[in-house]
Amino acid sequence: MHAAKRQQLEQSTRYEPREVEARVFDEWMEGGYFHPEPTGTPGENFSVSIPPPNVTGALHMGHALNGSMQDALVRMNRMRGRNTLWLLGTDHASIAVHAVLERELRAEGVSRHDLGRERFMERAWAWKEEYGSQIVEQLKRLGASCDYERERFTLDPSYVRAVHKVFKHLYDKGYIYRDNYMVNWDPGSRSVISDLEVENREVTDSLFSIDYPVEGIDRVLTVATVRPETMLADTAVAVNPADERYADLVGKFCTLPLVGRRLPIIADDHVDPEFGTGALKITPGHDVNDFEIGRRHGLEEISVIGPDGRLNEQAGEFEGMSVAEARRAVAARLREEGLLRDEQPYTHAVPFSHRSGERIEPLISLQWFCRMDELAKPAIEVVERDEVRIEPEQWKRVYLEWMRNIRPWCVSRQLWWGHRIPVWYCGDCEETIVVEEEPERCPACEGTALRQEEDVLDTWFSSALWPFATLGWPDETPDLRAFYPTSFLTTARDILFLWVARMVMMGIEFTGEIPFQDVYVHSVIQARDGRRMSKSLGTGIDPLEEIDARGADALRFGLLAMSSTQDVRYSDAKVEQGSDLANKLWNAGRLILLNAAEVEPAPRAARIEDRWLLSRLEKTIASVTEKLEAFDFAHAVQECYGFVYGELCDWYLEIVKPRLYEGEEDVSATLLYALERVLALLHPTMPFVTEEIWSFHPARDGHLAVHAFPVADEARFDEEAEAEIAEGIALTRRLRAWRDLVGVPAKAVLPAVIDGMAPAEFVARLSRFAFDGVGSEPVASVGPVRVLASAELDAEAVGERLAKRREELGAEIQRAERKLANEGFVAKAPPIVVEEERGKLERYRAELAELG
RNA sequence: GGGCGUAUAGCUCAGUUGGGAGAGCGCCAGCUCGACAAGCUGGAGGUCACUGGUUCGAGCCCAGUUACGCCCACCA
Repeated sequence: MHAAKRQQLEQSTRYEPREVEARVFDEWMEGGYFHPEPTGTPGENFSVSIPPPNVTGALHMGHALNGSMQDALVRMNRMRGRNTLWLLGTDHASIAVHAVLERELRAEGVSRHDLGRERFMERAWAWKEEYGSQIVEQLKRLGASCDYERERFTLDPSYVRAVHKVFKHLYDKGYIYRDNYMVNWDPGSRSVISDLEVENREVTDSLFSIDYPVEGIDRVLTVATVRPETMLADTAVAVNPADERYADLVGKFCTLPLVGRRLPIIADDHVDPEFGTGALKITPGHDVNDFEIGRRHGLEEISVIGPDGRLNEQAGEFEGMSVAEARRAVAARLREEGLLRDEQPYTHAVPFSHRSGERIEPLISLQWFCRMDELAKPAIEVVERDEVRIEPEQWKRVYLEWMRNIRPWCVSRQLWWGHRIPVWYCGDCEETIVVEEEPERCPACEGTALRQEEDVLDTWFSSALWPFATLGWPDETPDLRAFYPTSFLTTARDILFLWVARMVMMGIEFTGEIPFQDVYVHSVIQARDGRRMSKSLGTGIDPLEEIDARGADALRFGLLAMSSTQDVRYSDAKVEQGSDLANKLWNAGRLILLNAAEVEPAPRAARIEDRWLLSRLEKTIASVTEKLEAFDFAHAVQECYGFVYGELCDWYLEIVKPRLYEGEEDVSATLLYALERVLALLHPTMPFVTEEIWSFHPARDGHLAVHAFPVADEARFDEEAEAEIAEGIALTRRLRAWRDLVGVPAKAVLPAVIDGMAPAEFVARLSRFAFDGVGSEPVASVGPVRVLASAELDAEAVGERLAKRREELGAEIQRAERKLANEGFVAKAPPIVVEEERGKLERYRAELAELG
């Protein structure tokens, strides 16, 4: 090591992530390690497509967790020598961008419609160029080893081609169609949204009971509704066909109050005779159920609420009111007329827009839909056959359940930022033209009066193509040939349907192959108090702040350690554990690198503790590797922690320090070897600190990022050495505990003798005993050790300790005797278990006898 | 309405096929031991939500109860 480097290492008694991370990341980028050439086959290669974050997004804990998981597996496979691509990109996030920009516009006092489509789009692109890539920069802070030279965006020109081709294909197959249908209208974004973007919330409304007079006779039908304003669009009243109370009224008419419309009284099974009066007002234009009933009975569909969430010209005196205003006004008018029979508080589930947070207005609208049943079939089969493995298992069932009941997907959105639907309408012959590229003339009539569809596609329509569209599809590109299908996908469960399921369907339909082999559904990190982490609640924790405070490795370790199959609260302690581990590694590295003799790293098993360390190391490598491959990140990183702290540092380094300081070559070689393997093993989860320590290692011949990942060497597994050292460790612990209990000064070296075989050399040193028998009478026994009287020992304390131990042993003996006296246990338990119990009893008895 | 999940130490969480309850943090006590005070050593702390059952033996299996969380769903 150069003198300057040596001095740097000597002086840095703490690991400083801030100083290291930016520099190390630049080195990786300069090395070009994250940018693979498109060679090899998907089977040989390893590839992952990042779940594309929204361009509106900033890195949040979900990204940080997901990124830590992906990077761990990506780095591990890259180190294994596989040609590895982690494809990076962002999603155009139609609605989210609209929300951001329209807020800006509102502040300027204009709407997007004032601005016009073209200028709005210019503005959106400018916004995207300025802010859209901030999250990419933030991923670098995390250490994500994405291919930053292959960044994709879901509105790239090549991506647009892919979307058009897919749309046309699905249209030609008859899956995509245009229809007037009941949709979820989001007054907030002024667009339709899909079922999956609707969330139901419990709301307490009033349940109004309204009298509808029956025509021609002196009776009323009392209907119950939480939405009296929609009565203006009623076109029938329905009762259950089996309901005898109303059997004579079916076929008659009643008069719609305030409006005067004649409403047929119809019978339909949907009506629950138990609910309210058993009579249901039917509003096909503004209620999903009523829409279905209306279509069954051929009822007129009237709309009184417009896309702006206000009542329209059909609403008469209520025109122009908001829905809430109209509700109050209609109720007031009914009260005046004496038709409002009752009003009760009523709690029920109400749909809200997941995007804008506003209450969904169900209304009938002309939209583009895609039927999914045929696409779902093969996507169900590949999951049933585990060609696509969804883990943990429960999510496989959730996926299948949803897919088996899949419904048409409303794919059009009344927005501008997005993929404009590739449909043109001919103004001359009214033909609908669906083509991949803008036509100049109508293919039917040669007319040129072509008008493109105004709507754009649901953002998730393009996201569904992500794994292959990013690799150049529909062209047969080298990237596609080398990296598709991808290896795995990690995701939070909230986009299992929105995104994952659709990628499987589209992947199979358009490439004939599954898009990925494994889907790992990870847990959600909640806020410290157990609430959801969310910007709007103010409960979010900023990963960048955590990285600033404790380092990227610490955050990565912490998140992986926290993650599990169930949701978990954010734990500062786990992140701290990560920074502790980074610091521990750094200092263990310093100890080894500054003191080892100049030798080639090699697993020299010169002494039994060396055999022990190598055995433990190789077993740890085997176990951690297995866990990483099984997506069990939490146990993998905690096992690394346990090995580094519990075995390497607490014991091995302490045991071999004298040999190391003497410059012994065997231990130097072994330590350098072990350090190299530990650094490589930990690099996928803690890339920065490991790379930094590696830069001081004498065997370094390049970056750790592309160093070989260790393969467990089973020939080093050594049960004999493990047993012997474990015994020495256990004895050391007992001696230390005994010293502490009887209050021996920490520095005092106690005289003692050993019965039987001498324990390992380190026991005396690390427990500060002198087993040389120089001293007077034995005063206490600790296992095989007879402690001799000395000035440092307090006779009374020793006596108390002995009494306590006798008591403990007595209890243990009783427990064991009781168990062995149980005939059932002796007869039915496996013999080995019974034998173990007998062995324990013997040992306890022996120790008690020894104590006298 | 249907489905899924979770209740274990003060806190956050582990606990493989049923065989003496674990980790990290926190707490208490003691340590400037030639890497690390972001350190080292030792310790205290648990009726495994509740009730029943199966078993020689249950945190783990079965039935039920309670509480909390999530997903799906067209009862006004």
